[in-house]
Amino acid sequence: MPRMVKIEDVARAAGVSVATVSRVLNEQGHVLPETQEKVRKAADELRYQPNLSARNLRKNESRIILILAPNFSNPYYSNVLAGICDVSRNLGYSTLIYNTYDSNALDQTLVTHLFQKNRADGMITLAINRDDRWLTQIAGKYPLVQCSEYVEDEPIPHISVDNRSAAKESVSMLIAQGHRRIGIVTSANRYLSSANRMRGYLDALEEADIARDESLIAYASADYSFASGKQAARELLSLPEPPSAIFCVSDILALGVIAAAGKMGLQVPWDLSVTGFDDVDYTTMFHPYLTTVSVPCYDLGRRSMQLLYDQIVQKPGAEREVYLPHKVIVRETTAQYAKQQ
Amino acid sequence: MPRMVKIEDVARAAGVSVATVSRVLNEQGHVLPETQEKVRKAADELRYQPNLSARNLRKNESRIILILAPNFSNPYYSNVLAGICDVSRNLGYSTLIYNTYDSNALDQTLVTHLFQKNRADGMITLAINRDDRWLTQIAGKYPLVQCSEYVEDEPIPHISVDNRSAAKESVSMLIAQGHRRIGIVTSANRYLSSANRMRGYLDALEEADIARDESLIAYASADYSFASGKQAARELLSLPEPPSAIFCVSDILALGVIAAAGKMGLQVPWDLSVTGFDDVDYTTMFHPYLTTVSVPCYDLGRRSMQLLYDQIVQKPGAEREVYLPHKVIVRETTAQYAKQQ
DNA sequence: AGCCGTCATGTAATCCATTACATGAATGGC
DNA sequence: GCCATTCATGTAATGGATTACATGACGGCT
Repeated sequence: MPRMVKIEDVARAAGVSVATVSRVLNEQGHVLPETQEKVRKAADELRYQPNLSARNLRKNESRIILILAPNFSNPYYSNVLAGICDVSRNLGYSTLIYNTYDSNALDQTLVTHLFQKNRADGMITLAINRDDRWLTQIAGKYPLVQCSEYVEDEPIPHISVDNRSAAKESVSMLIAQGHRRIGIVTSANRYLSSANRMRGYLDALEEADIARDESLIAYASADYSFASGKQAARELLSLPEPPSAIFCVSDILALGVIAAAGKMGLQVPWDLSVTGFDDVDYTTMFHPYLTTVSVPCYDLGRRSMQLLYDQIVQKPGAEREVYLPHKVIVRETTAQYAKQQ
Repeated sequence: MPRMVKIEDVARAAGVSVATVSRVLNEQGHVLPETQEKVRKAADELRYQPNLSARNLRKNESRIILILAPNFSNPYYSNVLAGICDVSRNLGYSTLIYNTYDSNALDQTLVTHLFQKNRADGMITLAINRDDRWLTQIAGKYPLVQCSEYVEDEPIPHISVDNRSAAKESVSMLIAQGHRRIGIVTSANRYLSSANRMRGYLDALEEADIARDESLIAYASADYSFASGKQAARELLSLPEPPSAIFCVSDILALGVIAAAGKMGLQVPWDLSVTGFDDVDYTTMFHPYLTTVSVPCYDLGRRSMQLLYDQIVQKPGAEREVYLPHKVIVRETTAQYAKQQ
């Protein structure tokens, strides 16, 4: 580790005091242009980099944003992450990623601890459970934004898409195609997005006067895994009266459903229509291309960081509840319902 | 932001000096058990968390590891990342992710700057170009580990798989299946892995006395994109004498190749064998399941962090060059070559 | 001329944990 | 019984940047 140049070195080289150097480099004015010139030249030549620990200690900030993410392998989260990182870099913040694996392991003590330990200036959660009401305590003390998932009915800033409407549109589209027995593969987690997508599904059925049928509701594992999507589909498709269409709350689940259908000799979309949710990259990497709901992950990430920044700098009138537009994208896994003769 | 408890508060509450508190909490001995007891009790009750900026300033460390990653959407990188994060957390380090997008934008000045700006204790690069020799300068000054990609012929610690052998095995397998015209879709980047996979491809041809044919070598874009895999495949398959098998240097490229083949009316594996590289999740999400080379991404991540830690604490005899085992996995995209009559 | 205000710059306090050094007590060897 | 050593603990210096306050110069006003 090479010896670090400190502000004192710059001051000596420029023939001024440390205060002046600091003022120049932090652009606080009250310094003669020619003095500024000297200081900048000295700082450049010595390749001076301020010691962040010292600065943060003094200013009582860290310029670090903590991101609570459940896993990186899901392309949904990696896109959000990219959005956050891009904006935070522009704003001069570093992003520290804390892998939560299972969001059930989070609690108030742990999150408080993370905040204090890392002296983070703010936090973005990517996967909070909808009943984690303790988060309100945290949000009262530290800047926080919930991205994608958020705690229901609590006034904590969050950003997401309108999952309920999106799901309803998606299922209504299936109904318009003539489907009446429509199954849902949802996830056995406590995310609000899952709950709202389920609500949207029920909304659509109700609007079309289709009675709710518990047997058409299947639960995949909490992590949206491909394998659990297959398993859930097997249950639905083994029903005496199987569905002609299945709405899935995530793309990976939908892929699992398609795989299971194939194994059972069903052709998608001819024998079964399937829709996904999120529109991750690989929905168009192989046929049939997936009909799904596109969610602007990258933008969700960007906007969360902007919202968080507004909170950190206490911008007056900062938004606390943002919904970005979604879009149902009809591709190749859905088709008109054709009753077999 | 609530007022922070500082060491002085703990000292007062425990009726000792700050030095004693520090000694107890840092387990440096020379403190009576009963005094330790008092201090720990006070610290617990006040929920004392040391101020990291202050500690780091004093100890001249940061407990932060910088990770240079090109993009998160590639599942290869997200798995490596997960491995790094898991180990670093256990060792008490935070991981700071710097998105490099394009590894060509990296240079000595930028990397030095990143080190100094973030006061990182060490760095792991995920995608350095094989000719970025300036990295040697950096490695002389700061702890550094190159994961997956590394600079060729420079003595900088690195960890990866033996790409050349893996590629050779993979192509030899195709040859054993009777293929003689074997194309390669590689990437137009400057990564050593691409170069070595190409070398392995050539090794296998040479061993089987198959002449090298430049027209069978196609370059996809630098980022391994699905679309560029399709484009490269179109070139190869439009040849007067097209290949009967294509070796791809990444799974996504292979998916692109399969898509392009399908569009041109070719059935994989009957009309064309395809192999990938990495074995990312979605190789078995739809049929045909991809024949590929499995690379232990997660373990590569884990071991990089361990190697880096050894360097940081200056463990004597720390390894500087590690290769983890790979495995050719034959699935459904490859088949015996059957010359059409 | 005398006073005040503004501006450029400097001096020194501050942020908080760590740790070198200092102190005083206790123990052990002779 | 005395000196040396070890041990428990305290006091104060330290790390580097920021910034409140101090200083001195200069210009303008009455």
